[in-house]
Amino acid sequence: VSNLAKNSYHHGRLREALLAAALDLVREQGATALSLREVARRAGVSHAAPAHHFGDKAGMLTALAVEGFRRFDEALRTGAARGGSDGMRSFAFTGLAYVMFAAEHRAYFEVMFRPELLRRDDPELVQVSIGAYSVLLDCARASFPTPPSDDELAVRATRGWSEVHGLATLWLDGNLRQYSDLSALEALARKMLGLDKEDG
Amino acid sequence: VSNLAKNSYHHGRLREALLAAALDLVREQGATALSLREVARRAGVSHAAPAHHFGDKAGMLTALAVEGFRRFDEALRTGAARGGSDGMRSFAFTGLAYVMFAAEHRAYFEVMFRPELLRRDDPELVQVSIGAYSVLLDCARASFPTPPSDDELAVRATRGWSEVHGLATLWLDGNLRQYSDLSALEALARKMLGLDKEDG
DNA sequence: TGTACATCAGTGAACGCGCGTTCACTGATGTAC
DNA sequence: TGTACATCAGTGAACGCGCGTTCACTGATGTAC
Repeated sequence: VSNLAKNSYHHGRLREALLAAALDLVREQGATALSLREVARRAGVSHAAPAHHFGDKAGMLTALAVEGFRRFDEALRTGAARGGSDGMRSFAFTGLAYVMFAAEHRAYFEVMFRPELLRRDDPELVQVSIGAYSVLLDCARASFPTPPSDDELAVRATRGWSEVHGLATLWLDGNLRQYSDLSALEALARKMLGLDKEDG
Repeated sequence: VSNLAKNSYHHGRLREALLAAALDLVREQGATALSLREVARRAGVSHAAPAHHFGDKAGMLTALAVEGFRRFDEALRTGAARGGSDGMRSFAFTGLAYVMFAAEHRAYFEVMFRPELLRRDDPELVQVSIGAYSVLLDCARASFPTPPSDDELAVRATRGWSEVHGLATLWLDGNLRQYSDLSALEALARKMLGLDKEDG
């Protein structure tokens, strides 16, 4: 299918191609600037084609967010595993993974956390975002020496989330210009999270 | 000037009226959706009028951001004062003030921290944003029992900033739907910052 | 193996809309004398 | 006190543009027989 179909009437992989173009566009211009016509143009296809696959802009962004959450989930789990059996370290490494994912995949990250641009009740989206949240919650729980109350857990999880989400957001929006590149950001995040450079 | 001028050819307070309309529009639709024509429409004035006062969209948003930083600065100082002479408490109350300002003035907040939409080098903007940042830095410094190194200070200030900025951003973007209103948010922020409810 | 037909992906012209920008203008205000 | 003139705030028509949406269509694919 893939190569043979490329020059024919049917694209064969148009859905993937549209998503890739959309991701580029979000990276360059932001999620609210996404236009279906521009996406189609970049994918080399008629301007009405995206509607076939996604319905409208929210549908396209939702598909992007779902894909983003899948990768995010994996990145967080990999981060958590770096901490080994030490709950506190595991929590910190998950936070580091959060920040680095946001910086390295800014387009996914932006779309994922702007639910008002998405189809909130899309079943795939609901499932995959709950999945990612549960990683965070599990890590936060494991960071307590003894089982915490629901309230203690919620506060610690939300504080940890806020800390890394805030750092990522400030950096992405250009409010931390002293930390100009990825490695400066990583060094800062490690210090904030209590992870030495030689650590992990 | 004010009332007499209202029905005449010259508005008299058009600049303020435009800014007020722009603030409403940002609150309703977000900063990137701001359109000069819609602002003019809401201010009851011809669509070309805003250009006289602000040049373009970035100029208008910059004026909004400057005003926002002025109010923000005041809110942070008031917060810091609530902590009295206890540096740690003062830092925490400043954080609480940060979160509540963001929630209560979401339009200002959004514009202030999206420098890519602004005229970065506008002298007023530079001055006023440096001012607000220095409040944060002073508070962070005062939260150390003994004078910190530059690096220690930078890390603590950025961590504190990230924590409250992240909480505010997550809440504003609709990612903390369990905490539905302002008072739920305030209670959460207090717990995160180690401020009891009866405290302060 | 061949033919008919349904299905589906993608096309392209057309529509109405809101936008930013330009520009010659008009009406009020303030200043010089 | 009065007149002339410069300045400035705001007007409104016009422009070209990109957008989302609609709709009858066309071309390829897959399935039934």
